Amino acid sequence: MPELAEVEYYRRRWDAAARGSRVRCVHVHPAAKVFRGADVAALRRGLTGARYRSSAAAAKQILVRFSGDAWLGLHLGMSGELSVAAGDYRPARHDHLVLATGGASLVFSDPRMFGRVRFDGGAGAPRWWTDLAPAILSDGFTRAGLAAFLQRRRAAPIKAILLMQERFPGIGNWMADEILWRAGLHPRRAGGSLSTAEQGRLWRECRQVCRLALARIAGVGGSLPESLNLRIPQTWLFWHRWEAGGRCPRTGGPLQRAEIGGRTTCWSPARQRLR
DNA sequence: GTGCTTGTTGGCCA
DNA sequence: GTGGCCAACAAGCA
Repeated sequence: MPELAEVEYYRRRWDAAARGSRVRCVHVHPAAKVFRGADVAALRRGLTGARYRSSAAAAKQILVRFSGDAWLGLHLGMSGELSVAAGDYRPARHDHLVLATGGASLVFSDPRMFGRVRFDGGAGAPRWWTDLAPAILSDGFTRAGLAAFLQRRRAAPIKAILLMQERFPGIGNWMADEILWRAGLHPRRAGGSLSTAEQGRLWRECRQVCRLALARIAGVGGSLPESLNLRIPQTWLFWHRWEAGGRCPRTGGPLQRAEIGGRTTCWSPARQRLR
């Protein structure tokens, strides 16, 4: 599930429970694929006894800074989740990393294991983090940069382009569909075929969907499903894109679905035309 | 059993 | 070298 706003939601969950506390015990399933490429022994050494200082989310990544120059990186993949459990929590089958602080346990679980856990030591944030593309809500996400990227990817369908993290960090399948639906752009339009006005709409809706998603999904307490139900209005495509026989919340007309860019894509033919 | 799934990566080919 | 496409990864759910 996790895209930009859900990732931020999970980060806040851990942060509220553990910021400032000391890790007393580190539990890992070292064989789990989520640790691919990570030095699990160093992770265990670096986090045991370290204090949880701060955390940040960018794109679909989370970085937690611990005392002693220890940096924990998390990617939730397709089915990853961060939760907070009791201090004496016993890890379940898909819990690959559990940090017990005494008062609480921080749990990273991921059944499908497309997610990833990284560990780095050093005075500054690791390279993989500092190399992330500028956030869509930052000044670094410019119309000119967007136009240049669309030109470079001129032959690819716009839906596939929006999923490219090198330019659209944090956008996933549902956000991409939401953006294109609001901008009135057919997902199969080639990147190079957009007029200046259409590029402008795309740029604005990228920012708007990120802003709204962060405010409505990440910015509330309670469980994630509750947040979605309470905070995402029925006027979004979000609620209608998976329903069989779903209808466009703006036109009332039928929605269409097809695989584009390797992902199931939903659009409203009445407001998103190919040409 | 079948056929999906809100993500990423590497390999193949033009 | 660059860009586009697709299978693979693994588990759960309807």
